[in-house]
Amino acid sequence: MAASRDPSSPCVTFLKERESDCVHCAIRASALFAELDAAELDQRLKAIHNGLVRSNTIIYSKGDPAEAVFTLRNGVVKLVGADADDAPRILRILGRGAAIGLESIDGGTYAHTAVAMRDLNLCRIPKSALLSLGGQHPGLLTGLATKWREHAYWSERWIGTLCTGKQSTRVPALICLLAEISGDPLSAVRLPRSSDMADVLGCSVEGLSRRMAKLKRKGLLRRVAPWTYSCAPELLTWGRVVDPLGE
Amino acid sequence: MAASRDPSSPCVTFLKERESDCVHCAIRASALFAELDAAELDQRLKAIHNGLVRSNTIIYSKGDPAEAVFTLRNGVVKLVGADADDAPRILRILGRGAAIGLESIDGGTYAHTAVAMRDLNLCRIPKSALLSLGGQHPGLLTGLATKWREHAYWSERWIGTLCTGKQSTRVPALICLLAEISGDPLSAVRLPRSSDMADVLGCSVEGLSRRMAKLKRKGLLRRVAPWTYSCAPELLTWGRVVDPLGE
DNA sequence: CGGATAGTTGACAGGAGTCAAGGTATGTGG
DNA sequence: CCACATACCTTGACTCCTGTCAACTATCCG
Repeated sequence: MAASRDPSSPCVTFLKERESDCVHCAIRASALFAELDAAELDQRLKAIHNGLVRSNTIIYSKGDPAEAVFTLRNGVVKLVGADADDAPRILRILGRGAAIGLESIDGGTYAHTAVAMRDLNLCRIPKSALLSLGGQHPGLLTGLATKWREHAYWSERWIGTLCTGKQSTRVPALICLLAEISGDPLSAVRLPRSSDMADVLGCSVEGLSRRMAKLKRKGLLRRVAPWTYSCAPELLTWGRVVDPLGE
Repeated sequence: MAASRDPSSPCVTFLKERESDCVHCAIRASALFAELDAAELDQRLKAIHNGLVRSNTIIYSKGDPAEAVFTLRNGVVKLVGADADDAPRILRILGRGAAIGLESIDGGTYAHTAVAMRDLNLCRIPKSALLSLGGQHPGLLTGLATKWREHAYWSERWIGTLCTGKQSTRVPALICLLAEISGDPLSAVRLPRSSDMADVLGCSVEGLSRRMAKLKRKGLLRRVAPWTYSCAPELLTWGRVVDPLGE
């Protein structure tokens, strides 16, 4: 659970760090620089570095000075805040193409702790690069606006489906949401450790475990590999979650 | 609870409608057009109208074509979505200076239902005006970005303090949040009807009523006028909600 | 003065947290 | 390859929180 980070470094250390190749990036269409053309990118983005990060690594911690925004090329990241009792609370889960730390960039410090939930491939965009580009390129702002809109969409789905109702409806909703975020097919959804799922739902691990057990017993969820589950399509009808446990 | 709106109109009808005077608007600094100078405003914003709206009026409904964004000059508005069981769920509460419907403006239809919680004074900015201005004024986009950031901030506080834990901590947190949004002093917070508060917290009205009763019994909440309560400052230490009911 | 809507309170039942014990994985070192 | 340590997950028993149902009261209007 405890993640490792070199405390002497102002920022997470990448494994296999290298300069980014934004022009040929597979996720460019969905990333921040979608609006900039190839020539612009090639010329300006020397400051952006790309690298790998191991599962459980803290990318940044709440309160750290916000020096950079990260773009997630691959993997899944959790943003952790605290609830009223200082218990950890996962506020968002981000998948491929997400911008991480955007909400902090002009606040000075990061508003949450970002932790890798799998091995990741991400790009670090220094604050300075982002600001100087932003001043000159309205197109970048459009990209930012898109990110904010996505953010709003997810927050509301989060509140509407993950924070209300009985556990027996929220757990399946979470599984489906995770499948969607990570891009996994329903036949092989990779689930995080249960304490993470509990921190998303704001429930106890035991409670979560019981619902999962029941889903398995009913044949709606089947373990196909470590951390990987195949879930029945009836598990939820999208948009409107029915209670598959009949509780 | 059911609010009235003229179904034949494509949009909410204002009482006392008139052209807006954005240049002299008291909340301009916090509104969308903060970045535009007075001359620009005066010249371009003929399309923006200002008007009053009665408490309980539906400003727009989920699924309506998104023709306009509204800026709230005064009052409080709730955005209502539905949870997994189709029960109403209040996703956000907006106060003075807020932009309403922003998240829908390029989605075609509104993503929530917006309802006046008090008598309001608001401005209607047609989609077309917003888009044409946006194309020419990067500064407007900065204003938009600010709105999105505020949105993110509130969503996360919402999830962190209103969706987790026992009712006895969440109810006081809600009261304080409402005071902050509406700008009321703690000595005279105007609270909405209890079904609204219950829809924010995702709990039953009865449950809410019990917590309120206990707060009153403990002298932490005192009714000073209809809908208006004075709450003790110990009721919550900001940022970190302690359980004032000791439950 | 009714009639409607909103809020309150009690009794009860079911959901969910907590504590404690045992089980299963995953990884390390011999 | 096995033994062991550690973390993670599961299950049961118990208690407390919270929703539901129902009756009652308060408030607001015309």
